[in-house]
Amino acid sequence: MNESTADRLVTAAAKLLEDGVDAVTLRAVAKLVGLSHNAPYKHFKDRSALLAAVAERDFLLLKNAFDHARRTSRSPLAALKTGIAAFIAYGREHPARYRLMFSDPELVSQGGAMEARAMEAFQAFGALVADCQATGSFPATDTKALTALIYSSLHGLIDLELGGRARESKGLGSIEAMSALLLELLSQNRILSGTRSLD
Amino acid sequence: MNESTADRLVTAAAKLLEDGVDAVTLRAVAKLVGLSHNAPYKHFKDRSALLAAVAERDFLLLKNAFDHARRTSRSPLAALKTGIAAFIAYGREHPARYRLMFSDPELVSQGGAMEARAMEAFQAFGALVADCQATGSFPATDTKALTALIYSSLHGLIDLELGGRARESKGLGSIEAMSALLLELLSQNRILSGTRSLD
DNA sequence: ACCTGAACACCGTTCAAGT
DNA sequence: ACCTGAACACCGTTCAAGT
Repeated sequence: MNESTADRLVTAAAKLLEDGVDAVTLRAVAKLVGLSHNAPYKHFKDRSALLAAVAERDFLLLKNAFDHARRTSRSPLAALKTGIAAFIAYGREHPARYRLMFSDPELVSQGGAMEARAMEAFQAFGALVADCQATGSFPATDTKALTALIYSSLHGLIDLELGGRARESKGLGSIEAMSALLLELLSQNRILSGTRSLD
Repeated sequence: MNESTADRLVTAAAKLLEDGVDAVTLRAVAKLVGLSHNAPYKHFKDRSALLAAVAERDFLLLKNAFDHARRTSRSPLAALKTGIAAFIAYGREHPARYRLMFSDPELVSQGGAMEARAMEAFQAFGALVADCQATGSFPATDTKALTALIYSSLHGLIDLELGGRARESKGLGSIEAMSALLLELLSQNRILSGTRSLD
């Protein structure tokens, strides 16, 4: 079973993305696959649709990394930490692809398959969090809310580092230290189980 | 004292940014100011430099919002909450300008004046956090680290909402609820003052 | 169904020239 | 010092045509 032309276009686009999103021109993608400069239009509606397909594939990779961490770790907390490490590593190794998935204005609310994969990745991460709650490592707050807080915070740390806004001078030297701090905060807190109002 | 041509170009670019970063073509900017399509080059090195100037101005606005919150609120915690609310409101009202400041790959590590303003905004936010620590509302951890954690988490929440990745279905419905949850976690935790190792 | 080549409108950037 | 107009290379997208 050979790779379809569409798949090869996505692979080529992902490869070019390593040089930044601007490097992904339809002409360059087509050339890399060995087709004429407008052949991509027979497989994708436009440039955005091709980029969405790359993000879709990457969300699946992320989901798989989370699932793998869950299956192979010896404790829920260890699994979560492995998942977080994979998330961070992904952002560092593929910054443009990471930004495409999470921060690209073109791909906003495109719905479709990419959105579905994005949600599956989020849910796989949520399973890691739920496991930590089940063993009492984390407070028994609403799982979705807790997952969302950790997931967003992690994204913020990664995104600021990618943008160069996280330098030692700002105290943002290590994402790892920051996320560990966050987990520590969560592990030691027991009050969230009850009602949730402060003000 | 009239606005300089450079200032008018920045203002025009900021205005066009409301329609997305792609709407900011040098030709459109020049036209809005009433100049020929390449007049901007006499004031800015290239398109990136003009966008950086917009971000620079916006970081100053953000810093001023933080400073204002600090001066006008009746308690450190109230000041921090006001600052956070301003941060969130800014992201929602000017998504493209927000993304330009924090997540634009073109403006990475450009150094220069924008980087300086970005740090001033971060430091102004840090003053709000430090005040909360001084009154015992927050643990006496390293202020920069604590500031960075809150700042990044907040950014992550805002960025994911702007990207449409924060829907009710994911439990990310309200940035306000999430940031309140984070502050609650911080307020109730006292252990961070001591040594910081978990694993 | 899938691909090609020509063409269009648009853009960032450079350059020679004007005042 | 600041601005203009022409020009270049490049890009997304469309269309008519081929197999």
